[in-house]
Amino acid sequence: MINGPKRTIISRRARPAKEPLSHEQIVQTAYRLLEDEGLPGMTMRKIAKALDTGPSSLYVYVKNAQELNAYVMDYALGQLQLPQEHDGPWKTRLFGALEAYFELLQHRPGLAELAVTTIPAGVNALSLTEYLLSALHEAGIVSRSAAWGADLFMFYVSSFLYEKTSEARGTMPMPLIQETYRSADPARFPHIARLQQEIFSGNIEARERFRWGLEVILQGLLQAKQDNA
Amino acid sequence: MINGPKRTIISRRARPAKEPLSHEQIVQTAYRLLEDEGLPGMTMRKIAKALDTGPSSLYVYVKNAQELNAYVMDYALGQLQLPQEHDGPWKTRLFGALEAYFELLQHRPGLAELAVTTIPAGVNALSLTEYLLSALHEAGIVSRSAAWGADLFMFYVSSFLYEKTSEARGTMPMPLIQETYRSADPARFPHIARLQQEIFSGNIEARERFRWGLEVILQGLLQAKQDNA
DNA sequence: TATCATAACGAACGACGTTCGTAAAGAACA
DNA sequence: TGTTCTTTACGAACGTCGTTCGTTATGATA
Repeated sequence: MINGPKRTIISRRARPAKEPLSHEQIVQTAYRLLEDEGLPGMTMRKIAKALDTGPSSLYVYVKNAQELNAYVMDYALGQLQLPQEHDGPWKTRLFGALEAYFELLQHRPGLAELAVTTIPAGVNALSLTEYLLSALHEAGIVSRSAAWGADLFMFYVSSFLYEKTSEARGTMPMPLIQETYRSADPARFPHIARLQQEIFSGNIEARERFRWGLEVILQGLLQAKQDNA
Repeated sequence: MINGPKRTIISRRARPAKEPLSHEQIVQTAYRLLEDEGLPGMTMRKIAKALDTGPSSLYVYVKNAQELNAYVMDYALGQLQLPQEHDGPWKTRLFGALEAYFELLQHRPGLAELAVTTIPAGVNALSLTEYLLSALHEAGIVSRSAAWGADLFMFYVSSFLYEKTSEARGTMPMPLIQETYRSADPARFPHIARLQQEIFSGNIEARERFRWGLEVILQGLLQAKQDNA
């Protein structure tokens, strides 16, 4: 057919070339978006846009969004500053690690939700687990109790903060829930009526309630140690 | 302007009339879809289709999807068969109620995910809470410990089942996670390497592990009762 | 019979995750 | 140096989602 001068290939791409992407770059960008805009800001499309590319480009390095979530979660755990090993008694280390996790989830909007809905698979998740197991071991909690106990502790942290941040996320109108309990018929729900203040924890700092839960679980674990193997 | 014969108004609606919708009808339909197809089956559009209408029609009775989730969750709690009050010792009633909750979440695909991500606001949630508070009261666990303890128990149930059903939902490829732990460097992660079997709980029934957690939390609560007020 | 608030609903908007076909880039090899 | 082939990049599109808007029907009230 009739050709132009030399058949100069006109690139259909908008930009001529680009430094290549990478797995790590994608995860870091996703995490930064999560920090800045919360979970709604961390979508495949927005990550791609932040990297100045299209969403389909990400699928070379990541199987799907769910998998990326797991990587981001593990990357976030990498930010954890765990207390030095052999630094103070085991309880200080145990609670110190869990409180560090607490603060991490608290200060990154949307990270708590991510923690609840994805199981992080990566070396940083292993590090946290190992750290907890180590402290529990020193406490004399071993084997099954230790393995399940570490899981229970981590569940507790993420669940606690997921609920705590649900108001900030606008997920649930907290006043409406409070109203449901407040208007509960004292005849049908006498205990609820009596425990109003405690349920919504009066003026108590969230940190105190969190700490209370840690104590409860720990005491339970120590108790279970005595009961059976 | 020039008119046709009589300006017969041609309805733009496909159907001439319909029996009206209702809040309850919508919630029930949503719950049925949740039972049949899991959480992905319970979308505004699919609920509307099941009711033979359009999605916008639902917004007369429900503010948004999130609110509908809360109603559906509470409706699901209404299906709970709690042990008779004053039927057996308090521990039997306490664990009986929590295990009934356990089974409810276990048998309805997607309900565990719903339980984790929404705070049910309704009379059925109140009933469950009241029931737990009553049993805890009889155990001598009162006030702050009772209020927070009931919450902790319910968290535990939904978190436990959310993780347990995450494989069935295809959310996380369980073998991949297991592989992460199995291939953990024994030098860096000695405790993890040693506790392989316990972490993935060998051949242990999920029910047994669940029950273990209930015991731990309960023992912790009983212990905390002695320690402070 | 006229008025008016409520309910129903079609259409559309803007987001989402993901897939597909194709173009560019770079490595391997001749 | 020239050719082949695998990997990476990416525009376009598909189907889905929640939600909003404007309009029409409905049924109670005046």
